[in-house]
Amino acid sequence: MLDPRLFRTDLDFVREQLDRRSFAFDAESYIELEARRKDVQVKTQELQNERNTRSKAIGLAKAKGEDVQPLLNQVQHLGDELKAAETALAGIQEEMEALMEGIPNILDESVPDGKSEEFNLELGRWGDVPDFDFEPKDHVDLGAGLKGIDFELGAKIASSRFVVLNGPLARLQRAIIQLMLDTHTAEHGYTETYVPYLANAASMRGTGQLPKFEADLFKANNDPALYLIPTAEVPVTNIVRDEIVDLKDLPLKFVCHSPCFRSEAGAYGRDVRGMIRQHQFEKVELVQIVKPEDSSKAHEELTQHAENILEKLNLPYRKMLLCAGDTGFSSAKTYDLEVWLPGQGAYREISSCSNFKDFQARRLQARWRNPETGKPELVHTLNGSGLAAGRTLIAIMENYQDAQGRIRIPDALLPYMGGLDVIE
RNA sequence: GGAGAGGUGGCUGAGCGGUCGAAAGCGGCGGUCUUGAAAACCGUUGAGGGUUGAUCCCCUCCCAGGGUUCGAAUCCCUGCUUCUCCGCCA
Repeated sequence: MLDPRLFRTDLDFVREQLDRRSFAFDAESYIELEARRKDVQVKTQELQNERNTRSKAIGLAKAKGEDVQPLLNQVQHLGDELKAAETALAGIQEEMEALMEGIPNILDESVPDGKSEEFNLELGRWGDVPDFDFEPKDHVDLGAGLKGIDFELGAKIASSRFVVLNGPLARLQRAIIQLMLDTHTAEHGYTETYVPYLANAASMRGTGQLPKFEADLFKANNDPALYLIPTAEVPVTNIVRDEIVDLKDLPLKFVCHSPCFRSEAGAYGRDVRGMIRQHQFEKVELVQIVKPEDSSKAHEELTQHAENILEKLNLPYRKMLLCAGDTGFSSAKTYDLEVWLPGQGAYREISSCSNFKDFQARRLQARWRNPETGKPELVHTLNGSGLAAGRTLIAIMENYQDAQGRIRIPDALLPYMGGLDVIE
């Protein structure tokens, strides 16, 4: 959520910024609603003041043993009038909240213009794209040949977009997760966390999945509503919801492995082949809670932490700066890391690292106490995949394959594979 | 699942219809003392919002949502949640 004060003090700036995202902001409705809010709020508070003053007078009179009946008569009609005003105000505030919650974050200055992903900016490439002297297979064919990936079984047990991994490939995915957790905790200073895989509506609201993106979630329970987490970002970032974090504890750096569940509504027909887009996948997530002044630097570092995993695995990738139109709702700035997939002959997203600045923190009421002002102020939140484990598995299979359809285990993963160095 | 006891400011914890946004302690901040620090002592210190040029002032908040009342942290209902005991269980 954006700062409501910004809307009152510099509406033109807001309008200009939202325009970069091609977000249709209805300024007229906002102005009208804000005017009503002000009017009704002032009136309500005046009535409340009158009630308080008069009630206090009654208490005082009673204490002195005076007859309070005349005073009681004076307040008779106040109740109904006040209740009506309070109800009206609550309605307007709800309307305002709904309006504000539907507005995306303001983009960082460095984010390039552009309406869609073709306008994303490539910042650099790392690693050598493998040059095979045979026709490389994609992970689907490789997996079938190794009897380690079974999509039909996934569909039988659950539905399409689910998969069953078997034997060494299942272990390889676990090894990938282990390497990531070990690297981020031992080398990058993150604290490993284990969190619930279901989250309530307040948590989903805090990180911005609700109210706008409910269709992308799996709902696991009504009353209370519980949703399967689409990413560990949700439970982990909500650690600081409604908290005032001690300055000495900042930055908070969490790493968390979890399964992720996404309904993929609106993705019909896209990436239907293989493990690229599943309803359930494993991911290691990095989350940082930092002082506002530190978030840009933290964003660069966090992205580098994800890159380090790709480099340890010797997987060729490129780093993209997402353009205005491709940057997510809550994010001010996002880097995507795209890994080379020989089976597709293309770079595909394997990590997305975002700086949300105070956008999530405002909804979360996640704050720190600024010693300079003595006041609680909003923190900045960031997160990034470090990395998506399922897609890492695919990338390793496709980049480390040989002509016989075997998969060599990357050196960095050997300690986790129990002596296995080739999957065949 | 059954029984009981709680949920109050950054933290601990008192208040249990009316000058209570809330005692006390801890912590934080400022000061006295000190070469400096500690200790001691004194002072100060909740959050959000409205209005304002800025102060003043006003409103809301004692888990959440309803209700009773002129007036609710305090009484009533519902829900959530924590702890203890019993049962069940990976």
